[in-house]
Amino acid sequence: MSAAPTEILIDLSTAILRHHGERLECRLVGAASARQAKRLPFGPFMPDQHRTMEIGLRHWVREQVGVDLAHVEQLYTFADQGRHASGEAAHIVSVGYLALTRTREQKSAPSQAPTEDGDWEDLYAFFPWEDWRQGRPEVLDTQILPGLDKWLEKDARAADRVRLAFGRDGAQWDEEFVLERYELLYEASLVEEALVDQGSKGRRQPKPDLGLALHLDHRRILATALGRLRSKLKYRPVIFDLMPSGFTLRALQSTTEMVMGVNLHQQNFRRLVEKSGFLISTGKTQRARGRPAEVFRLRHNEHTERPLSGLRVSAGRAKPNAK
Amino acid sequence: MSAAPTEILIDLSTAILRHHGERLECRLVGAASARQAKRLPFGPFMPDQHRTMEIGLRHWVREQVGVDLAHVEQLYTFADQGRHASGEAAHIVSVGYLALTRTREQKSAPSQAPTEDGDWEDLYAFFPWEDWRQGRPEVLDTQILPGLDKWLEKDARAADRVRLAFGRDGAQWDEEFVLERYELLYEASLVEEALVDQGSKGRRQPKPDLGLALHLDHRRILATALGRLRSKLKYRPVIFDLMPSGFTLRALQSTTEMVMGVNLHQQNFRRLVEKSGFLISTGKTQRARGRPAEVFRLRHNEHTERPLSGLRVSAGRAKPNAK
DNA sequence: TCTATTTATACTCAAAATGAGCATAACTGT
DNA sequence: ACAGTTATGCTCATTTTGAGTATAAATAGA
Repeated sequence: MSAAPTEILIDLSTAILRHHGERLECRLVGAASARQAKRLPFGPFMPDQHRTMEIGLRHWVREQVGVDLAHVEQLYTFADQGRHASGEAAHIVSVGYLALTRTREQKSAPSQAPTEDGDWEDLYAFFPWEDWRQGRPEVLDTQILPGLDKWLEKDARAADRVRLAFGRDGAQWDEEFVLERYELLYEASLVEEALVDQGSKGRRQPKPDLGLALHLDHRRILATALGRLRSKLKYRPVIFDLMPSGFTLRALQSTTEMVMGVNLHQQNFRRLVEKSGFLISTGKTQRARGRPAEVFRLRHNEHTERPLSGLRVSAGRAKPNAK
Repeated sequence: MSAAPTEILIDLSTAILRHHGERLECRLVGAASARQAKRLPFGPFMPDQHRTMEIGLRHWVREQVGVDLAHVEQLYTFADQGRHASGEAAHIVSVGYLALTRTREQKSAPSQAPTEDGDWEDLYAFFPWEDWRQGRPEVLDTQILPGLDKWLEKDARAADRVRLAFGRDGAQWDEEFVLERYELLYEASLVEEALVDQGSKGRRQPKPDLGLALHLDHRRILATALGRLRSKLKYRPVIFDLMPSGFTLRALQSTTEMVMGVNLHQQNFRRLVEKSGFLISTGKTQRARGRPAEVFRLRHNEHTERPLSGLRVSAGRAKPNAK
């Protein structure tokens, strides 16, 4: 019932997301050498120094990144062989976390100013096929589906998984299936990490346009994070952990759209949010181009969160394909 | 950035649930000695023998339990100090899993026959306060809320968490907050495991009626499992992984009620299920006392799962308090 | 055999939520 | 003043939900 165990190291890796300007961004570290893939902030779990993993995680984040985390949530524990460099003596298990940070209050216009506060990358740079805000991403039909079909020719067992994940043959595109889609692309060797893990350097070229690669399985963790966030938005008010203390409804909607990767119907979104009772007006307004917008803030927790539900967001019609 | 790590062992523990007769049951093992708490099926993760943790888990389940698992899902990775016997040399991290098994086809009546196929315990024996099928559980008002209030007297910081988790002061009882409730009871030292972990043997007596205790943090894993299952039911068709191949709508509803811990409106449940398109009639009927019921089966996966949604179950009015 | 009881299934109806638009208000820049 | 832009208000048809009433098809017992 028991055997001599291989030494195990636990790695804590965190997908830290923020909303900045018009982008949903992820914090990266590393990649000192030119051609090396970047990585999520991470560090080993040291049980003799950190009472819980979350404490350990906050330690590493503080040390490497220095941002305030508004929401922290454990995602998944990955322990697959073959997803880690095999040179290591110990077996590495990685525990992935999702963390959200509030945007700092923007003084006036959503500046494109290159605030050099660390290495933040557009989340959709890693998953171009997940952003439907400008309509159905072209890469799906030019690269992904053909690539998957070619893969299915050799072994059609995954055909149904592909159908469900990518919404073919009458199946719906489900924006929550971020991980399932990434895993299929990995299995079909369409993303760079798969080729790296196979050690087949140079044998096949990674497809272009299939997103930036990350260190080890960090992109998988990021996919899990996005899927979880999209899912959670619908039943828990986590979106507010991406917002600054005061914000307009339009800003809230933009952030929601960034996360969900779809456009929403503005008037209905407003109705939804108002009805939820989460927000309270600050009386102030924010002016930019058109009519000034009312600035809201989250109602104090003392009395909020009656139903604690999220925003039952559903995709309106996508804006006419911006082409 | 790196330090000599304490040795870490990973423990895989699985909450295996089934629906049997009129109960939702959980499989237990161990407790060879009389006064010792039982435990979930478990075993160490051995990375040199099991490629993934799920493979390891299936290995231990096969060895200890011997049931077919219809659904397996990782729940959470717990690594808190103090939740494990501190006599151990290594630090133990436990990865909790939820697994569902299908009820074997019942030939005729839902027999109360004592089929001795292992140690299956009523899930609500561990969480009596979670079962609202006969109305609001009395233990809430006789034991739990008074106990929590006494605890809050010393330190009121958790007052709002209690309010939300237990649905007081206008807050709704949310059936998904199983873990939050258990954690609060643990923090308030109202469940036996808290006293064991504090090592304060005999100092305070564990409250009666607050459910059976389990080994180490296994009851916490079980709470996570129930919460996750309740949540998942609403957006993914997992309930069918508890059902035999053919079943009546009433049986499906009963199972759903067991999981959710509330009663549902029969006619509306039928409407919901029929509309979902998951089921297809077998043409057969099952007869018991009243009018015979149509027997359904899950539609073949090939064409099902269009929206892949769950059963947007919501509690109807509880049956008049069965007293 | 008749009848009460039990369970399954079919329909109805009002209230609430949703999806899609039109209309108007309140700004900016020229 | 006017065009352009964005926020906000309101309507309306449709769908979904919650809660009943009504009916069908069996069993068990007198």
